[in-house]
Amino acid sequence: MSRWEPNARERLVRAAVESFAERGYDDVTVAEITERAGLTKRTFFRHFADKREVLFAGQDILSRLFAEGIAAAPAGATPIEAVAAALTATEPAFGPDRREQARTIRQVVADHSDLRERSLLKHAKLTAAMAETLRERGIPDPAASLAAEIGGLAFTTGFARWVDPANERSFGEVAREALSELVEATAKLG
Amino acid sequence: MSRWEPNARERLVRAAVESFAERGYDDVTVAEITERAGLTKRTFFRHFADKREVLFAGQDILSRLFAEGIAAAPAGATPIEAVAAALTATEPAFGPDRREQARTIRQVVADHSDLRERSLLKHAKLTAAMAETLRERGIPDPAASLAAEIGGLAFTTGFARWVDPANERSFGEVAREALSELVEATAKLG
DNA sequence: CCTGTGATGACACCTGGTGCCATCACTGTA
DNA sequence: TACAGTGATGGCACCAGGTGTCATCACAGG
Repeated sequence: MSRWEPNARERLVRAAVESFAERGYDDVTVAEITERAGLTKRTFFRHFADKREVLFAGQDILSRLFAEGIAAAPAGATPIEAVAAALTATEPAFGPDRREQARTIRQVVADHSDLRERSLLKHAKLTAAMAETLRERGIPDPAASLAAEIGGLAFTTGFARWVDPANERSFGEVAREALSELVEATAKLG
Repeated sequence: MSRWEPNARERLVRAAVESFAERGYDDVTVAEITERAGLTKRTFFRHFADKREVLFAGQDILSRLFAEGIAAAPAGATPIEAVAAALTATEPAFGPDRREQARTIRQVVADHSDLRERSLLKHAKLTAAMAETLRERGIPDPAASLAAEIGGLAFTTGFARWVDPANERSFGEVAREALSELVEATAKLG
């Protein structure tokens, strides 16, 4: 637990997101972020592996929730049902109070190729974790990877809809909707 | 066209791949690569946007082949048939003479997170291009994204099998095989 | 009051990456 | 043959991201 002014990590995230939103990702130096947060450059890199990582602070928790959600699905569930359960399990990470910052971060990331890369890596780790958990449940491999990929697509689509300013529904709701649309589309591919 | 010693770009790629294979990606500086190639650091960054990019030199051509392959598929083809045609269309990029270097690069990339990121970005651009081309063919959107994602999965799986030292078959063959396995798995998801 | 521990500060240093200008090899033209 | 133009390279200064190392500070516990 931190002494001095507490919440160093959160202060860094806030300072970074605000600075990026104001002036763009690469017109903001790490030194400027830490100055705004009342800390030093060295401390920033103790909390985050690199400059990008400050924007993906909550993502790892999400991956864990997702994998746990799949593991906790009833034993007889089909792959898609397990994925739906996982989408529901991540619900707590998407409180209405987080939409504002999520929207800001989403915009910053969309505007910068380096950040899109990092986002894709997180997404890939998420689907890899899903696929692994599905395999542990006994789903053989082409199906496990495929279900994970569809789950990732549902997650991304659901997140985009949830963040939309016109949206009023919860994340779980829009994400499960996206998933069922994808399942329907499955029949029209052949 | 280059003067002086020609093929500066190819020399840089060779020098980089060999150095990375010998000593690992981040124990090799750009200065060392350019020295080995008989050039300077400044010239390296004229040919490649950053240090990673030297390992993904051919990737953009591949994306183009893929998209063109889909566009060139017969008008009545289903999404999956179009994807299969695209996989076939990339065949020329996978000559037997390229397997050796492809295998080396694959290993270097697998060992380094930064490079995995870049690889994922290329992969994402490839599937995005596929999805876009499918939409232009009149496939509506959940299906277009889904088919593109499955195509990407088939591509990745096929590439892994093609590169395998024990493999003797062509890329198109193993990739189409991976695709049909994925289509079969589709039925078992519900 | 003392000592240990964990987080932070301070500083030097390396490397990826860029801007800027000079230089060289070659081409086309007079 | 001479000369100007073009395109690729070299050289150099410079910035910012990222790391290693040690000092320092606040607190806990004895």
